[in-house]
Amino acid sequence: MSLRHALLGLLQDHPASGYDLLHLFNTSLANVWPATQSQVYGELVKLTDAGLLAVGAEGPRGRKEYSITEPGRAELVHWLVETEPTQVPRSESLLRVFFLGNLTAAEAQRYLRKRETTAEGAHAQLRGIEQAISGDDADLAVYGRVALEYGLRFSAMERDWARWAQAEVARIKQAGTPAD
Amino acid sequence: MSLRHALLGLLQDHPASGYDLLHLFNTSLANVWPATQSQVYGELVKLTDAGLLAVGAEGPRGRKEYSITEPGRAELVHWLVETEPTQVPRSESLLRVFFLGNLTAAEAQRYLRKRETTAEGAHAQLRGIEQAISGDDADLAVYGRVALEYGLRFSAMERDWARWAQAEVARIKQAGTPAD
DNA sequence: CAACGACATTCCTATACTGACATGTCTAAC
DNA sequence: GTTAGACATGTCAGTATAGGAATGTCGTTG
Repeated sequence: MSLRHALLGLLQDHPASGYDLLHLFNTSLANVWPATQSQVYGELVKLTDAGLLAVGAEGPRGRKEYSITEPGRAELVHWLVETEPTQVPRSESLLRVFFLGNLTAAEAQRYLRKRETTAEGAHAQLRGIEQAISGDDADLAVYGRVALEYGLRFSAMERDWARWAQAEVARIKQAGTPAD
Repeated sequence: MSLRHALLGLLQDHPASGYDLLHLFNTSLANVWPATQSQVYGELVKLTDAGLLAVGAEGPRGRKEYSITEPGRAELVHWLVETEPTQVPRSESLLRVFFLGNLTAAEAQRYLRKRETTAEGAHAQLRGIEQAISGDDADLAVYGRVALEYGLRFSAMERDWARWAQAEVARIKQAGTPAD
C-alpha cells in the first residue's frame, strides 16, 4: 500500500491533478514505483474519502486539483518515520538464475550476457539523467540525487556481477561437465 | 506469473508435495520470490490442469506427490531462454528516499542508518550461508552460489550507499538549510 | 469551422497476492 | 489412550495491480 504514500509525497510540494500525477509516475518514479492510470485515479478517490486529500477548484475539462490536507501530511511523516519497509522485493531475473542449471552452459552464458547489457544500458541512462539535473539544488532534487546514486551503484553492481557470473560458468564448464 | 515457473524449476530435480514446495519457498527462495501457502497449493492445481505437472502416488495424510511432465519441462526452458524478465521491481525503501525532504536532516539520517544496519545484517546472514554450502558441487548449488554472490554484492552495495547518503545529508545540512 | 491531439476522468474485467480460517491425519511422547 | 505438534491440503474474502474501453473537453492549426 505504498501507492497512497507516493501520492501524498508528490502532492506535498504542490497540488496536482490525477493526470499530472500519472505523468509524474511515468517519469520520475518509473524505476522505483510504477503505477497505472486506474490505480492512480482510484487511489485519489480513496485518499479523498479518507480525508488525506482535498479537491480544490475544478479546472477545465473536469480537471480536479488535489491538494494534501493536514492529516495527509501527518500520515506521510508517520509512514516515513515510524514504519518499516515490509515488502520483500521479488526479482524475476534472479529467480531465473536459480534454474539456469536446466540449460546448457552456453545458453546460461547468453542469459547472463543479456543481463549485463541491460544493466549497462540502465547505467548509461542514469548517467544521462545525472548530467541533466546537476544544476538544481532544491530539496527534491537533493534526495532525487541520493536515489539516483543508488540506481547508479545498483546498475554497476549488476553489470559487474553478470560479468563475473559468465566467467564463473566458463570456469565450471572447463573443469567439470562439458554441458554444451 | 513467475510463480508457476518457480514451481516447475523446483520440481525439475525431483518430485515433491505442496508442503515440501512451500518449505522450499520459505527457505531457499525466501529472498528472491516468496510465496504463501494459498498461492502454492492453488498454482499446483492450475499447473496440473494445464498438464505441466502430474500427480503421482498419494502418500500418507493425503499427501500428493507432484512431478513435472514433458510439456512442463518444455515450458520451463521456454521461459528461461525465450522470454525476458518484464517486472519492474518496486522498491518501497527507495521510494521513501524520494520523500526524505519532508523530514528533518536528523530524521532522514536515522532512516538511512537503519537501512545501513539492515543491509549489514543481510550481508552477514548470506556470509553464513556461503560457509554452509561451500563443499557442495551439484548444479543447483553452483547456480545457487551465483545467486548468492548477487546477494552478497547487493547487500554490500546497499550498505555502502546508505553510508555515503548519510554523509551526503550531513554535507548539505552544513552547507545550506539547517533543517534540524 | 473542422479536425486533431493533448487533456482528463470514470468504469470494467482479470489476475496476483495476502492473511486467515477450516479440516483432517500421522507420530511421538507422556 | 490421549494429547501435542508436525504434516498436509483446501477455501475464502479482501486488497493490489494490470490493462483497456468509453466518454468527453479544450486549444491549436489548417
